[in-house]
Amino acid sequence: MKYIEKLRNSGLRPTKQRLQICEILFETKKTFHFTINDLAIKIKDQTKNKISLATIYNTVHAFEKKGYLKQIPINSTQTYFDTNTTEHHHFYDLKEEKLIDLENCDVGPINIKKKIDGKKIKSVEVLVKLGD
Amino acid sequence: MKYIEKLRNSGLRPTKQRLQICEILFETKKTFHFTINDLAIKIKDQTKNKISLATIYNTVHAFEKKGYLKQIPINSTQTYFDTNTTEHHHFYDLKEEKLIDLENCDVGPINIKKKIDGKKIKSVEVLVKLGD
DNA sequence: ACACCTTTTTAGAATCATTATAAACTACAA
DNA sequence: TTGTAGTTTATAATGATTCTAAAAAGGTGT
Repeated sequence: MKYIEKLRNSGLRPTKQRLQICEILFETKKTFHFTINDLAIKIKDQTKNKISLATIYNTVHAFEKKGYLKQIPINSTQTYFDTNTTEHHHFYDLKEEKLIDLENCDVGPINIKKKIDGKKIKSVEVLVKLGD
Repeated sequence: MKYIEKLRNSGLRPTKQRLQICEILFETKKTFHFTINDLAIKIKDQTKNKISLATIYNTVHAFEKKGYLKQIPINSTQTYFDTNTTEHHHFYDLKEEKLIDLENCDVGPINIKKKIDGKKIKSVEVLVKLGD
């Protein structure tokens, strides 16, 4: 199983639950956005055994910390995650409350001129809000 | 009182509480970021009468809807607001959980090439996350 | 000033995503 | 197989935000 290595290389034990969540999140090349709730429903549908909500939270956060997932900065009641961890940006449709990917080539290069001493830039994320 | 007009023009009754909150938010030219909790503390310190937390929430949301405040898109336990409603960007210090303004000139022009039919771009916001 | 109606304020309860807890379980190395 | 550190789990706790419904205040017409 390819995910066993992936997890081991990050210092995460390849447990049954983590492997199952990997299957759901990374089985397809097509990346997607999800909330914990979305994922919980998918897990319920696609796995026979139950995975506790606490484990889903733990796993998603562990994966995020290891760089397998990215949090998408939106103010929403639920937190959105993205399986696309490459640097890219988002449209947010205000009316439909839906995220749309912006490929990197859809946005010109972003040049941050200001520097803060002792701090490194971890990410640069553009959110383009859309209205009618 | 200048805020009475401001509120009336937006269809908001100029109540004592709203005027007091206006004083705190807009009295100074220097804009700033705050959470509801920040604001509640400021109100407690700077006004003699108590303003209920529910009123603070109501007022901030009313002001946001009328365009006096902007919500800053960060995933955080608390929602951040900005008294600077012009288009500009932010650093977010992950360790200190603090926002820092990026003047418009600190960020090169952002060119969004993709278009969505029937949708207009309402805002373009860059969030630069900082780590150590 | 008064009456009337609508909007606003308020304290407290309710909601709901997320995190903490602590006990049971599991991977894995010795 | 045994020990131990890392995981999972159900459940409780937390905490920001929203809801509720009753009291107070703004605004208008008399």
